[in-house]
Amino acid sequence: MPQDDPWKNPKRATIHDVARKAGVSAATVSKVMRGIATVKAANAERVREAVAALDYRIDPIASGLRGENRRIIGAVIPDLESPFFGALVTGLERAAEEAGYHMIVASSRESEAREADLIARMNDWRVAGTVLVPVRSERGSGTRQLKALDMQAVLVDRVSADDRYDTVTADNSAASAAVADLLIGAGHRHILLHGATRTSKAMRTRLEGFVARANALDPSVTIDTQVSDDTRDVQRRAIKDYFEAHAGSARPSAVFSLSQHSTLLVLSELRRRAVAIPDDIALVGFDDADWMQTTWPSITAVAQPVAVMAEAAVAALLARVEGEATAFPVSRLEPCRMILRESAGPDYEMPRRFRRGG
Amino acid sequence: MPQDDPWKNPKRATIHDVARKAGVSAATVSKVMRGIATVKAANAERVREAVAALDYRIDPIASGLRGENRRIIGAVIPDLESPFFGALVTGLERAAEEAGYHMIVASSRESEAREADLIARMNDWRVAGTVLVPVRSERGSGTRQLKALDMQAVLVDRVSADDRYDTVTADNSAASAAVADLLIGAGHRHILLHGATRTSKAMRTRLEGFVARANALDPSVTIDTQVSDDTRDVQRRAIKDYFEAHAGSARPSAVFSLSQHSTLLVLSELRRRAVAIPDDIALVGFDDADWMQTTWPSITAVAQPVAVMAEAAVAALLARVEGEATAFPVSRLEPCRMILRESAGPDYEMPRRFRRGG
DNA sequence: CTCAAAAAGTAAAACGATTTATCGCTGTCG
DNA sequence: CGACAGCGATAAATCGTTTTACTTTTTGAG
Repeated sequence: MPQDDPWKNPKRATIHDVARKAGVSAATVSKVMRGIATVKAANAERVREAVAALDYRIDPIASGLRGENRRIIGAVIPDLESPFFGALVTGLERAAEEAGYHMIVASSRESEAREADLIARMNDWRVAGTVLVPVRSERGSGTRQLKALDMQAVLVDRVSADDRYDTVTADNSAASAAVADLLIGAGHRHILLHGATRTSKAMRTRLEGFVARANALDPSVTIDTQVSDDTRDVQRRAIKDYFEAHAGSARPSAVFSLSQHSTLLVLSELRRRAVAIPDDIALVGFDDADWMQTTWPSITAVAQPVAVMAEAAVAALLARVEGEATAFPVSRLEPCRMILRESAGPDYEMPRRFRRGG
Repeated sequence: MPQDDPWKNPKRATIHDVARKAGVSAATVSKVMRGIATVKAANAERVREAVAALDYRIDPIASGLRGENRRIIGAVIPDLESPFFGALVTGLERAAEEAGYHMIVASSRESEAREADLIARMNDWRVAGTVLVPVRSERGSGTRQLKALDMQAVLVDRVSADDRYDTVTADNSAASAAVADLLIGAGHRHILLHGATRTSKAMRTRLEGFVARANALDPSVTIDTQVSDDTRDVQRRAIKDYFEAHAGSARPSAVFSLSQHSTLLVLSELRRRAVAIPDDIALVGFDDADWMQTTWPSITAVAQPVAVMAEAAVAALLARVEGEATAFPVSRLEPCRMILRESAGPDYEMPRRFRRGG
């Protein structure tokens, strides 16, 4: 072990080194670093020179021990592989950075136990606030824990409203109702709803939003639902079984898939069975993705306003952190867009608010 | 501001509280917490009871200030929206956790300036080691900075080899050569290479690997390359222009797209022009994605062994961190798989090692 | 039973910043 | 002329843990 020096790294300058070099006290250096004004210009300049000469950086660990100032916000996300959360995290990071905060991200990997651990650790590290995308919903253990620790937080996606924290969600219910408008309006009376995660609040809201509107439009409509939390292979088999059991005239004329993942599973199975889309079955998916415009047919999907949600979440959190928040929590419900493409069938007369995309 | 108590959170127990309650000294509590054996069983038990009763957790900030122990590893990733890096991060997190470390993730968003900032911050937080996916290559500023700060690190993807750090990369060159085998073997003699990021080492390696093998197989082959770092819209336009300029017999008979993003762009343009795949043009993409099996035709792609890479990276890093590492850096080159689907044309006789997927 | 060595325990000194309490100085006002 | 306010600066206290250097207790051999 040649390089294994037991001494510290290329010795890092401390605030006292800077103070000595600038001929002032450590307290003065601290003031300069933190931008406090009560320092003579000449001294401030010498401090800055010393800082530059020594490559000094505040040690955030030492600083965090005494100081109350925390300019970090934490994000606890259920899944970093999903494009939706990937985009969300990117948006959060950008917004946080613009406000002068840094963000640390960790993934609960859809486990409440891991979520609990991460929240505790965020608290350990004295984050100013936490963006939580709960594994389940706002009534899960994560929210209770945040409250017990008296942490500042904002709840995003998979939530509706909370009595303490602000929430930011896509308007899943309205978007699903719009899908119902589209499909029922096009004459579909037998529709399959396919969802990949039962536990998440967002999925339930999408399902309920669709069913409520569809029944309101035509109570005679038949809605099959296939929702499970099984592994990918089991789900694949379940879809296969479903279409085998519902062949011929028993086959639904439309499918509404409740997540990007679901859309992929359904699409894959329909392709295998050589079912023509949209002639034999129309398909609408929740959650848009780049690739959906390149499939054949391209896929009509509900696009969530992920950038807006990220920005709103950080804004709400920082408003609380910086103390200018209203007393009562506010729940933001961001509207989705529906991107009409080929898989939903020929163009019907659509409300103007829906943009034609793809 | 009703709840705005200037006092600290629900007062957190300190090590001294625990010591008092257990009737021992703080040093003893510290030993118990750190699993050091020289504590009488009876005392250890009373300490553990006190810890449980008071909900005590080690304060990592205070602990980090004095102690040398760091059980955190940092990851600096260029882009969290890409499915490849999403999967990589998930794999890294899992591997780190299994080894008893925690991971903090941040995104350089393809900017060397942000990368520099993040590396400096990782050092500030005294991480045990850093997993760096460089913005450019192993010769970028990030690697120099890591060395200057004398940090432990492992370089992943977009690198070849380094004189100090271990590296882990997919074998881009071999995989691209296999694509050349496939396309040249199928008789294609005019091929377009499309790549979306010129600066990244991985892209260059893919390009060079393909060109070298193709020329070796048949020096008369024509290879057009379209590689740029422009925005999505500009690239889209560039592809359009290319195919307009290369219509009729000037049109290539195959496209090799160097990234998932590229594949999407090319596919989209070919669809718009109603070019038949694979009859008019064969398409092979680097980097597999779930959706590629659902397009029509499904897309032949090179799949990177992302889980293996993640595991290898963490293993290499921790070997160094924990001091059992060899003196010389080792560069791992993980083999890719080619997933044959419809877009490459009818099945040729393929080497056995290529799995048929889809 | 004695005594040295090993084990267990502890008070106090770090760690590197921020914050507090105080101090000297300059000018102003009564 | 003395007191006082205000500004800048600083020494020292502080944050919660780990580590050091020591003291006390236990153990085991003779």
